[in-house]
Amino acid sequence: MAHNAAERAYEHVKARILTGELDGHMLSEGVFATELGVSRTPVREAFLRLQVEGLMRLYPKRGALVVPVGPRESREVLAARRVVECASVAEAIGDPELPATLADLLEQQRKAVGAPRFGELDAAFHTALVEAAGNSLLSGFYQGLRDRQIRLIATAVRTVQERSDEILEQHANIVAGVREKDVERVEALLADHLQRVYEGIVS
Amino acid sequence: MAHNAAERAYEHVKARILTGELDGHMLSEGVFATELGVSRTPVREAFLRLQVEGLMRLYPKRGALVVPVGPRESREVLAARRVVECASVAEAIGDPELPATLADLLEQQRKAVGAPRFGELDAAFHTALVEAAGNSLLSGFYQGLRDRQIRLIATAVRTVQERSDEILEQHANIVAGVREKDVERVEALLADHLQRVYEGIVS
DNA sequence: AGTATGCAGCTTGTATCTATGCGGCCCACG
DNA sequence: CGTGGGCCGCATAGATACAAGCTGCATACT
Repeated sequence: MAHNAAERAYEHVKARILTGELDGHMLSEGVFATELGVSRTPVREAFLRLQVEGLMRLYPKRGALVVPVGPRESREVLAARRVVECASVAEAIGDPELPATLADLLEQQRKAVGAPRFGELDAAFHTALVEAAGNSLLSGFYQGLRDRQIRLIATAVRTVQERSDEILEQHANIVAGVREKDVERVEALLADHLQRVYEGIVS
Repeated sequence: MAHNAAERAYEHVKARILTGELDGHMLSEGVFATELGVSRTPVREAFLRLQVEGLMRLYPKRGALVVPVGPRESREVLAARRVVECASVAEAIGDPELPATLADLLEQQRKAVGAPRFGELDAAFHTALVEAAGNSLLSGFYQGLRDRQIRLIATAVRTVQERSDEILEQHANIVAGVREKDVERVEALLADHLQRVYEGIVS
């Protein structure tokens, strides 16, 4: 992608964190520096960015803690996603392209049941909703929420796979609601959908 | 406050940017470094954080551009604030402390008409609404929105001063609505309030 | 045996140094 | 007089060197 050292370090460390394998661990700049074959400076930048995003907490002179995710974070991500997605759909309900876009993504997702791409397509479906509102601030915030959700799913390993049918059905209902431009119904469907997904995570 | 060099550099640069005086300018690390009497490294960290927050754009090997605010950003800030504040008030409407807190802030704001603190208290009022929802993710996002709004107000210099009465009246209405726990009315009042403030900015 | 003290290793914070890329300027040439 | 190519200086990217702090353990003293 962008092949400067800082960006690579950022992607690398973030990817490792999102898998959840590092939760609660203390990381050091030097370790990643040698691991990537770069000096400490780019790794340092990566750590700083990750701290701003709230994935790490930097303790001066001691190390970098990967903040563990707790039930509180689950609740907050859920609530924030509901807020952003409902607001976006209300804003974008008039978009004539939207139903087709969503239906297309839903179709792709149907074909991807069981594949690793299923999760990505799920994300794409929800992201498309938010992007349709055309607010880059909300989109950016939402992207951060998705990242956090990836961690949540990764920690509660059991998941989406066995619920594909349920998810697909709910997505289909949402598409139908969008097509009919029934904002209230779509918002209710979204809230319910998110709620169920999170119940799957915490259990 | 936190007297490490990076933090100081961050606060310093951010403050300068929020005044609006640097919009569209190209900044260099070295200038700020000598200005603050520190090396370039802490300034570099500050620039990175500011880029993550979207206030600057870093052009490799050329410099750091303070992204100018446009009408698009105004619209997006307005919309995002409406989304977050309305959602927060709906969440927090049951909080028995909330009406008192808001009334208190409103009272302080009344006393501060004409003072520079007026703007801060305005921010405090709205922030209190959001904090009451108890979602740290939304609160953090909202903080960024407030920062952006400070820039907007700073660029469109004429402002709040001559509209204090209007603002106070609208805040009072909001407090009344919160007291009565009438979510829909409060949301409408908020949307209207924000809309008017926004119109004051672009004019 | 229990506690205090000092040392060793590791980590971050900050400064400095080198390499590289980019842009502007000047001069030569058409 | 206009245009194009080459040179110079400036600004960043990244590496490394150095300083200072924290932790934990081992050892010595009470």
